[in-house]
Order: sequence, then C-alpha cells, then structure tokens
Amino acid sequence: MRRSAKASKRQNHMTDETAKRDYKDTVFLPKTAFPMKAGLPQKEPGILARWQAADQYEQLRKARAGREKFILHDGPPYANGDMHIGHALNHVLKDTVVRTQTLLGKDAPYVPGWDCHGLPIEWKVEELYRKKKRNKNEVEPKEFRAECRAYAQKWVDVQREQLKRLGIGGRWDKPYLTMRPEAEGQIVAELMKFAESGQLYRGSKPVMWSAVEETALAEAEVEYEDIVSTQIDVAFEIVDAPNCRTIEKSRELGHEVHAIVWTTTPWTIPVNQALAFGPEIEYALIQEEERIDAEDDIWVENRRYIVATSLVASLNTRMRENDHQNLLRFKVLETFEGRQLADTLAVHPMHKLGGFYAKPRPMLAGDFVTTDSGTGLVHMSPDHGEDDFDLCKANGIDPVFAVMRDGRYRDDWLWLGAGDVDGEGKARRRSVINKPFNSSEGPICSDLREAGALLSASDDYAHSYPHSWRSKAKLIYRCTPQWFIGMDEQLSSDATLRETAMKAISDTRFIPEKGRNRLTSMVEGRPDWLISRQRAWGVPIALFVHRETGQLLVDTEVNARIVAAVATEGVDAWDEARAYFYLNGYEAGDDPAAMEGVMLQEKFPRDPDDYEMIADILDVWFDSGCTHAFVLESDEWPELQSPADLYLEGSDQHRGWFQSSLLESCGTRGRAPYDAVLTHGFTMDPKGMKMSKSLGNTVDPLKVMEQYGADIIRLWALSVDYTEDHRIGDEILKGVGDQYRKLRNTFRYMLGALEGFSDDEPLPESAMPELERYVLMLLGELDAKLKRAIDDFDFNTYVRALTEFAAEDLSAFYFDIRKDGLYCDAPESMKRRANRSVINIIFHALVRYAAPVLVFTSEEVWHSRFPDAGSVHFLEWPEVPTVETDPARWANLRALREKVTEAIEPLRREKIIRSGLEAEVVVPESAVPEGFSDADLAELFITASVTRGQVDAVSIARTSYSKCGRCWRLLPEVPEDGALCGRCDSVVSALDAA
RNA sequence: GGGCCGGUAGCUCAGUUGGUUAGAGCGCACCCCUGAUAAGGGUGAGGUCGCAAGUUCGAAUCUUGCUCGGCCCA
Repeated sequence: MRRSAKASKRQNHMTDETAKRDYKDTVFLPKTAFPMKAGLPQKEPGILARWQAADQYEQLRKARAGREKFILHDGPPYANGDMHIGHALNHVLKDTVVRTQTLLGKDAPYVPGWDCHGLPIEWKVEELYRKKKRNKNEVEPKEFRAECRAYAQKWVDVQREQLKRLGIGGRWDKPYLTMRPEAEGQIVAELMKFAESGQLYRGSKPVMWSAVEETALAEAEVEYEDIVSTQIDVAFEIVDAPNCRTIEKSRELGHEVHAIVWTTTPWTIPVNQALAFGPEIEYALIQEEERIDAEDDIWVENRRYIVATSLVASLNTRMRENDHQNLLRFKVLETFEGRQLADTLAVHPMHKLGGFYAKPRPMLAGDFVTTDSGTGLVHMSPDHGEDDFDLCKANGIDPVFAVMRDGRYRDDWLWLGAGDVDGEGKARRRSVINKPFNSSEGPICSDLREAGALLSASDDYAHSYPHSWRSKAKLIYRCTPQWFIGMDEQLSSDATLRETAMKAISDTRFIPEKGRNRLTSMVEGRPDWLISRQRAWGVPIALFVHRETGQLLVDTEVNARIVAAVATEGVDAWDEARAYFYLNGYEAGDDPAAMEGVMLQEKFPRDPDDYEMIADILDVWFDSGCTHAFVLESDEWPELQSPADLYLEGSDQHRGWFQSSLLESCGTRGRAPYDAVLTHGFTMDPKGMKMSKSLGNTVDPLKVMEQYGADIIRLWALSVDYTEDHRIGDEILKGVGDQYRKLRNTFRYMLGALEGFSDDEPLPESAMPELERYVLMLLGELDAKLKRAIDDFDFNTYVRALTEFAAEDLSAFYFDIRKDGLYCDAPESMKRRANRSVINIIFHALVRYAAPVLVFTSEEVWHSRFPDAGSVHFLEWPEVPTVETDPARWANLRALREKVTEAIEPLRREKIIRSGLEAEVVVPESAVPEGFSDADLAELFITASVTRGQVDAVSIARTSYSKCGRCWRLLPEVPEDGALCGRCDSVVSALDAA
C-alpha cells in the first residue's frame, strides 16, 4: 500500500535530517511591491495629478509631432448638469479611439467642446429669477445673456473635472465652447454663407409652439405625454360637388349633404380653411337609421352625411356613447371613391358670421388621410398642422395667423376674438390650450351645437400629445415667420443641398454600417431646415431685411462688418445702436463726402429705419453644426484639421449633430465634415429598461468611480456591445470587477516573475524552447487581432481577446507550466532565461495593449516596473517577434492536455491523487502530435510522467516516485520524500556555495 | 400611431453564405494546491437561441405575425 503524502511527510521529519531543511528560501518566488488590491478610487486621483503636472496632453502632441494625424472631433455635450452614464460611455469610447490611435503611433489630438447656448440654460436662469422674484422681461438682454453665459461656464467647469476624473485625455486647458466670441463670430459667418448663396429664406410654418413660454420649440424640447382630450365630430355642409354624382343626386332630391370631420383639437375649428380626403379611400353617403327620444333636435330629417365607409361603425359608436338619450345609427346608402370629391366645396359651420367664415372650404386630396381613426375626412388649418400647411400651400391657401403668441385668438378674430363675450359680459376668449375652452361644454362646442354642426362631443379621448419639456404645458402647432435653409434649392454646384448631402453620406464610413441607412432616410425625407428661434440666449440671425420690399440684404461688406464685430465682442454686438455702422461702414455722424475713396452707394447711406434688424436667434443645432468650421478649421487649435476622421456620438445624433454638421458643411463646403461616423447605443438598467430619475434606476458614473474606480467604468464601457443598447447594474459591474482583477493579477504575476530581470538576460527567439516559441506565436496572433479590432473600432473584441489571452493562454497554460522552471531552475539556466525573456516581451506588449483601456492601472503597472520611466501613454504599439510554429500541432497538444486533466479529476476526487504532479499518465500514442518527447509531455501536462501506449483513452496511476523537497516534483531520482532532485541539488549547492 | 434597430447560458459576448450533440470568458457548484494566497489550477452543471406559424431534407440563421425593449419621428 502506498503511503499517503501526509504520512510520508511526518515520517521524513522523524527520520531524515536533510529532509528537515526548509527549501523555501532557495526557491525564486515572484517578488513585487505591486499590490493585489487595486484601491482605484484612492489611487487614480494621484495618477491624474501626475499627468496634469507633467502636462501630458501637450507633451504627447510634441512626441507625436509630424506623425500621421487622426482627428476625432468631439461633439459638444450640453453644458447643463452633471455627467451621466451616457456621457461616461461616450467619452470613454472617444478616449479609447484617441488612445488606441496614439498607441499606433499617430498624432491623435482631442479637443473637447461644449454646447452653451439654448433654451434649457435660459430656463435655468429664468428659474433663478423667479426665485428672486425678478421679472425676466425687466432684465436687459445683455445682462440676461451674461447670466446665461456664467451658468453655462459653471457647468462646463463641473463637467470638465468629472471627465478628467474618468481619465479622458484631452486639451482641457482650452476646450471649445459655442459661446466664445470667436465661435459666435464664425457661426454668424457660416450663416452669411447660406444667405449669400441664396439657400436662406424667410418663410412661415407651423412650428411646435408653447403658449406658456411664448416660443417655438425644437424637436428635442418636446416630450409626449398621455392626456385626455375632447373629441368632436363636426358637420360641414357641402355646397357643390361637381365630380360626385352621389352627392349631387342627393342634393337634387332636397337633402342637405354634410361632410363629417373629427378632431381632438376643437380650437382649430375656428381657423379651419379646407377639408382633406383620401383619393383612394371609399366613402359612404349615410343617413340616420333610427333615433330614440331625440331631445336636441339637431337631427334634421333631410340630412345626409359623408364619411369613409370603413369608419361608419366607429362613428356610430361615438354617436351612441355621446348621448345615451339619442340612440342613433347611421346606415350606408351608397358608396363612392374618394377622388370624386375633387373640387367639392363645403361651408364652415359658422359661415353665417361672414368675413373669414363666409368663403367656401374646398375639399382637397391628401395622401396623409387614413382610415385609422376619425371619419376619413380631415379638417385643415394651415396655421396649425404640418400636413395642413403643406396641402393648403400647394392649393394657394395661406395661413391667417389667428392665434397669438400667448395662445389666444387675435383681438379682431370674428369668432372668439377679444370682443366675444358671453351672456354675462364675460370674455369667452381663452388660451386655446385651456381644457375647459375645448371641452364639450366650452364656447366652441356650444356655438357649433347651436349651429347644428356638432354631431358628437366627448371629453374622453386618451392619446399621446406633445408637451413642453420644461413647462410641461401642452403645445400647439402655430404658424410663425421663421428662417429656413432650403433643402432643394438648385445651387451653383448644380446640385441641391439634399443631393450634396446624400452624396456625402455615400462617401462616409459608418460604424456600425446600419447608421448609413438611418442618416440617409432622414436626409432623404426631411423638410427644409428650420434654423430660427425666438429667444435670447444664442447667436443672432444677424440679417437685415428691407422693410418695403421684404428683401433680405445680401451685401458681403455688411456681412463682414457684422462677423468681425461678433467675433470680437460676442453676440451682444448685434445691437440696434450699431445698425447704421453695419449698414454703411461708418458712423451716422460722419460725412461720406468728406471721406476718401468713397463708393457711390456710400454717398447715399442706408437708413436703418428702412431695414428690419432680425431679432431671432439661431437654433443651437446650427451652432453645433458649425463646430467643424470654428474648431477644426480654426488656427486656435493648430493640432486639428478638417475634415475629421471620425465623429462619434449616440445614435440619437443621426437626427442631431451628425445631420446638422452634414447639412452645414455640405451647404457651405460641398462635403461632409467627417470621413467616418461612429454611433453607439444607449445605456439601460439591468433589465434593459430606460433609466430615469423617476424610476430610480439610474446609475451615477460619479458614484461608480467612487466605489469601483474609473478603470472599472472604462472596462465596462469597452466590454459591452456599444453598437446596440446595453446594460449596467451592480451584477454587471461586479463581473467587470472580476475581469479587472484577473488582468491585474496577471500583471502582478509578471511583475513578480520579472524581478531582477536584467538587460543581458534575454535570449533570442531562436534559442528558446518550443513552448516559448509557441507562446510568442500566440502573442503575435493576439497582436494582429487587437490591431484589427482597433481598425474596426471593435473594443469589445479587443478587451475580450486581451482578457482571454491573459486568463487562458498565460495564467492557466504558460505560466502554470513554467512555474517550476521559474521557481526552481538556476537563474542562468537557458530555460528559465527563455521563460523570463518571453514574460518580458509579453509584459511590454500587454501593458501597451491595456493602456487605452485601463488607463490608470496600466500606468501603475508600468511605473511599478520602471519607476523612473515616462508615462505608459507615450509608448507605441509593441513590435512582437514573428515566430513560425505549427499551430495545429499545438492545438492538438492542448486538446490532449485537456483529456489528461479530465482523466486526473476522478482520482483526485477519490483522494488517490492530489496534485497532478503525482500522476503517471498513459496517453494513446496516436493522440500525441509529432515531435514531443515523453519528458516534454510530462512538463506540459505538469505530471510526474507521461508514456504513450497502444490504448484508446488516457489512463492515470499514482506515481511511486518520491517528492523533491524543493520543487515538489515526484521523480525517480529522488531517493525519498523531501530529498532533492538532481536539478534542485545543483541549484541549492550553488546557492550554498555562494 | 409610423420608420429604424435589437431580444443566444446567471452576466458580458461569439455564432462565417441555413448543415453534425449552439460556443467562449466570467460567475456558480465541487475538487486540488497553499511557493501568484482576499491569489493559482482542475472538473462540472447551466440555453425549447423572446413567442408562434411558415419555407426547407435541415433554421439561432430565411419569411410572416405577435411580444418585449430601445432610438428617432408623429
């Protein structure tokens, strides 16, 4: 019977003097001061401080001067509020792009920027005013803007520190801000280019309008909420239907025929100007079939109605639910095709008021009419709907501007205008978003009911409706004068802006590719670009319009004066007091006749009174669309150039910055400002649900940094598939932490293994054992894979390849096999030197590979080995040796190794074998790849011995050899447990002698 | 409501033009080691590939519908 290891040990102690010696001191264990525990939250700020003190960004620019450039142009986040997880992901991706390109040896500068103008900041400042009981209208615009500027600057500073803490490297001492005068001037200059090329025009258009804030809102400022509205069915009597026999026949028989429209915005009925039908839709002539106990006698016996056939049933339902007293049902008399309604005329229910209401309302064919809901007939008010506006415009019907800024009808409006009072003399006029005003009992419904035109009205229609994101007030469409950039103007280049942009999209690389579709479909179908806003905090639409002719003044000299002024003084330079100068180039008091070189027109100075000085400002999307002009092309950041290699933002920016930049650049420069566009998805909670403060499922990156460290957030951001939506949560972060520790320990082991590694120790690859050569080949494969991943911006693959290499090829395979040699071989032995040479090569490669990902930890690792060296981030991509080995042979070897470990396991469970070193292995001869000796196999499998036999499967037996007291291997040459093997004996002798 | 995108083990991800028992790493369970030790090694259990039809000899992969989630738009 074999002695158990425990028993033999005890016996050695009792019987053998030499076995008592503890050889631990003679073993070359890894030694390093690099701690296992990271303590990132404490450590990272110190590393940051060192970078800052060393002026890292500037030094890096110098180090890479003259190299091929890679320009990632930062999309400006809005300077409002703390960094959130979306910013963190976005900036980690950007930083990783910059750092990987830098690592590849390129000069990859990064100038961060902020979007500073706009409504959200105005709102914050106004909120502060309200708290102080100040009225914004009493504040000088200049003062108000100064406070907006200060507010934006405050958040720029806050976010800057937060992003720095994340380890984002960049020109933090000089970021670009859209509110710098230089930027504001360039933005005006860009606007002038559109004006000068004839792409800019003033039009009117229904825009999302807040009657509370008294402003048009951008799409991004609109949010949809579920509300309950009043729905009404209104009858418009048809007075002429030249192409519809069905209607005419009925009319000839003495019936009134009414078109029924359905709406959830009763307030638009007073501004109705037309009706729309679907030419492909089938309509029905209907009349009431039964009615019980009609009290309100609006049901005229001889009336017939027109609605879409498929919607008769739903109309019936509304009628019934509307009034339980009057159970009535319509029956279909006849049907006809919608196109027969062409040239039909109806009259407004309030036509008796005369004036605006007297004119017959044409019925127009509209592609947008559906039979999803309503009646298949749509009431049109060009003032208050986009479809309405477009269809009416096409038919020569102009908006009437009946609703004022504050949401009330104009004073002179015939119905519900200022003079409209109820029986008690109270004004009936209210804001059109007022709920009672629209209700079934409100003045509109009452009047329609009285006019016999209200078929149904119920305050029960639940739907999603646009609201202001700030005030939460309901929004309306309201027609207002606005400035546009035309998408389909034929330009001198012989292409329209739309065509130029489409071409630019096809010339752009998209990562992932699906972004191309998205941008294409948006540019393809988008309307003209609305760029004006009626607000205070922004870049002025610094234009003059001749009052008499309505002509936009396009004079390059005037424009140049304005641009120069804004570029030095900022947006406040657009001041009425300066109008004379801008228009004429000299001050009002000067006598042009007395001036030298005076041009003819200057003798007849332009009178500011003849010109309207536009008070609108530019939408912030125009600002940010100009960043390429005032950042990439600017002399202020000489490290940059245009076009950018890459724009990188969230997928929402297809509609935002990617598009505004594209249109701006195509309109002024004929091409995109970028060669490639990378988009990332959004970060969700652990269940894949959107994060929101109200749900309480947000993850605060600042807290994650406090708890785990910035490197963990970075590793997280690079581990997920950023091209899609992805998740974050405690479990996920814990997993990332595990992954981090694995990498960290691999580095720690290498640091320990390389302790005292000197310059004359490395061996050439040619002198290395095959295992070393194989591992170098694996490193070469990894290297190629990582390079490809960088080219593809595929950081997920990058990180995975890196961690799998560290865990599988190094930790579980190579390091495990070579532990024996590393710990126990003589320091000068070739095998140990080869091993350390390879670990050294791997160390230099891995610390570089890891640097763009774990920016802090890699620095810590690097300085742990080379305390006096510069930053790891100055290093370039490693040159890994190219080594030829037969990969298939090694793959087979590793497969066999797995079979062996698998076979050992049952014996381990039965306590027959503990360590693999106690196993004598027999492997099927056929399974052993060419060229490995039995001794090689024993070493690679970390077993006592391997022999090959004519067997089908691997078999294991416990060895009868004794265990070396130093290296713990069980070998035939060891006389008894605790004695030394030959190798250890000579090493120990040498040490003892020394 | 419309357009686009996505739903593969507990987690993060692979799955080439449809083709043998759907893979990896981590985590987990168990075992070993105690000379990488709040580490290291090994083995193993986890998936009706969102659901349902269809095409096909054969579908995670193609088609349709549904469902859940996301972005954008209304």
